[in-house]
Amino acid sequence: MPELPEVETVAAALRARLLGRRLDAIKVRYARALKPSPASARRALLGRRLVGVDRHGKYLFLRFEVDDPAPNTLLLHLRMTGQVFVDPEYKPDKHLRLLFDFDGEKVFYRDIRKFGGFTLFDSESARNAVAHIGPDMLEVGFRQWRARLGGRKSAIKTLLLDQGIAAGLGNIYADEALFRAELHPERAVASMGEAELRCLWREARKVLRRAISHGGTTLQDFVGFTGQPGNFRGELEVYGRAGEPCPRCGVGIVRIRLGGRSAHFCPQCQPREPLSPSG
DNA sequence: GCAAGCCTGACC
DNA sequence: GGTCAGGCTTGC
Repeated sequence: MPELPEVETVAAALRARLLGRRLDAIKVRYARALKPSPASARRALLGRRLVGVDRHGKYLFLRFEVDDPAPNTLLLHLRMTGQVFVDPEYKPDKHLRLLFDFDGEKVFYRDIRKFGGFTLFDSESARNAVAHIGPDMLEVGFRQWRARLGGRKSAIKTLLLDQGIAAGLGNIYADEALFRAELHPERAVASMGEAELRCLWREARKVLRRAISHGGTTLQDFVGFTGQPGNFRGELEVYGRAGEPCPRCGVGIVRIRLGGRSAHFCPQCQPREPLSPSG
C-alpha cells in the first residue's frame, strides 16, 4: 500500500518527468477516478502546463498553470492499490482507470480496487480538503509532534496511524517504526517517557527516509513512476512476518488486531510495559 | 470507539 | 461460495 515513501517516490518522478509539460488529453475508463467529473477536469486543465507537484502525507497536489480562483489543482490519493506510471511496455488491462497525455508522454493511472483517484480543486479548496490533516511526518519537529500527541489515551500505534496528528505513516511503516524503537504497539502514550517518544519520532522518520531511498516498498501492487517495484520489502523487519523469527532476538513475530488493523511486533523486543520505570 | 462502505483479488 | 484486508470518510 502506498504510504509516504511510495507517494514521495511517485512525486519525485512526476517532478522530474512532467513539470512544464502541457496536458493534452485525458482518457477515462472509470469516471469515478476523476472527480467531480471528467468533463470539468478537461474543461479546466486541457492545454495547461503542469507547474508544481507537492506532497503532504499520502496526498499529492498536481498544480497547473491556471490563475486562481479557477480550478487548477488535481489532488491525488492512491489509497490501497493506485498506481501512476509511464511504461511503454504496459498494455492497458482491465484495471486501467485513466490515461493522461502530457506532450506525448502517456501517463497511466491504474487502480485495482478503485479506492483512489483524482479530485479537481482551486488552490484554496485543495488546501481546505486536507486541512484536517496534521503536518507531514518528515516535516514535523519533535516538540510539535509530542504536543499533538498530548493528552490522547489511545494505543501508540493507533495514534501513529492517525493522519490528523501527523501525516504519512501507514500500517507498514508504523509497525516498522515501533519495532525499531522497541515499543509495543499497544503502549499507552501516557505511559511513554520523553526518551521513548523521541526515539520513536526519530525511528519513524529514519525508516521513512530509508524507504524513500529504496524507491518504496512493494508488497503486491505498488509501482514507481517507471513501472518498477520498490525494493524496501527486504528491509522490513516485522511487517508481514508473523511466525518468522525476530531479526534481533529470534523469538517469533506476533500478529494481533489493533483498532481494526493488523499489527506485527516482537513480543521479546517490544515488551508491553517498560522493563524499568524510566522517565 | 467502532462498524459500514467504497472495491477486488487472494485465500480458504 | 464466503471471508478478509486495507486508507479514509461517514455515521452511529
